[in-house]
Amino acid sequence: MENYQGDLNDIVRASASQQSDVVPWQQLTPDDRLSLSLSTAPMEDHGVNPFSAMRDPLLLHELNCLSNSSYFSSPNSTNNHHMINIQDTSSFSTGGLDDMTSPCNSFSRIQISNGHSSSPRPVPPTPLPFDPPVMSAAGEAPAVLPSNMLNVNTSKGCLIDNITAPVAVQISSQRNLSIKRRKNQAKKVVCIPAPAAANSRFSGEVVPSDMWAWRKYGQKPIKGSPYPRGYYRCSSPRGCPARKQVQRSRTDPNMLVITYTSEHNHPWPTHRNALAGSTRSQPSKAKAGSSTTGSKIDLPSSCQPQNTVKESYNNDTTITSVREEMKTEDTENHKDENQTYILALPESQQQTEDIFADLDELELGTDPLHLFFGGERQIENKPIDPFGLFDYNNNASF
DNA sequence: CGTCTTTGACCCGCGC
DNA sequence: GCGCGGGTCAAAGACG
Repeated sequence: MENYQGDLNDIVRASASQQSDVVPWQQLTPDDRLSLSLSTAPMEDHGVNPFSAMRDPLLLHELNCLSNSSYFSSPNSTNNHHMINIQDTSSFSTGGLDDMTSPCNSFSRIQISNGHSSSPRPVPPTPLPFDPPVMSAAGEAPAVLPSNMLNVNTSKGCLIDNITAPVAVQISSQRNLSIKRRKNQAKKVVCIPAPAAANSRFSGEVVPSDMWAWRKYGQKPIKGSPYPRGYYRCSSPRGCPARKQVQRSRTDPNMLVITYTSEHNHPWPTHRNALAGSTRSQPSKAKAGSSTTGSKIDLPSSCQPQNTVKESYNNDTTITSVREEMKTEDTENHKDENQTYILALPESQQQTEDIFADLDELELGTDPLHLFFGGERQIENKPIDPFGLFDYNNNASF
């Protein structure tokens, strides 16, 4: 379980790009590449790691690892799209998770793609629906991180509400209800570059922060995959139904596939009252051959943490590719919605902390991403840009 | 003491 | 109906 709630690096600069679908970079024409990567050009010209200005040694270390593992390959690399894609698609099956490696190969940008967008020029990410939690009619929790970060069209929330609204059927147990309900629940699938083991607890996974406090409640080996899947639930004491599953892509172990299920029913952030047990550096037991524990993740030695695992890891380069799985027939309605956002990172962790401190003072009682991407608060039709990083005029970054 | 992870067992859906 | 695989439960122990 991650121990770095509140990281801001998941949230970064957002501006828009205009492609309607996330397409493998290699398939783009040179003109397409030029138009899609305006902001990456300077970086490529400089030929430097875009995160080199960051001061967090752990992050830098991790980025180095990513670089070593081709995520930050040279500008000449054919895989070098310098983008991180977060895509919201309708028809996406869990079985296809491992096919998501293509758009996630190397990044110096985080790109959120979410459906529609064919605008001829970059537009601000107006308004990303980082809306306050609203309980659905069925009592389902509102989408918070995944939905708020990713859903652009509000109809998606309606869809979620619709498909999660359980018919009042007598079910033998609450567990059955829970399971059956979850079967019909929308899922958000996030593909991210697997951070180095800086915060690993030897459980195999280093799960980047997504602002929420998660508690691991299970781990299972997945058939056909050498990597186990971890099961997390929101550690909120209020019975938050939010769940997430974390596993490595079997085709690209450098990628983590995180599947969000259900939604939080409380405002962000979930306050973690205690860190007890959350920072243990060794497994509590040395049992071998457990039926539920799969193989441990062995990272390259060059990526092994230089700090102890008790160091909290606060600068995550996280979101790369997201797809929303809607386990419903209604998915066709959203197929052509595709909106892309390019995110960048705050310059330092200090900035991150300061900003979150400010956010606390604002007492929005909702997802602070709301602020970063504007939400409904806009000034002159531009989302608030707490970092001063948005550049809506030229789409340039850094 | 509260909260966490670990992990074996259990439950359930689904395919054959 | 049976077996498999995935998801969850819950006890035990660790940690701050």
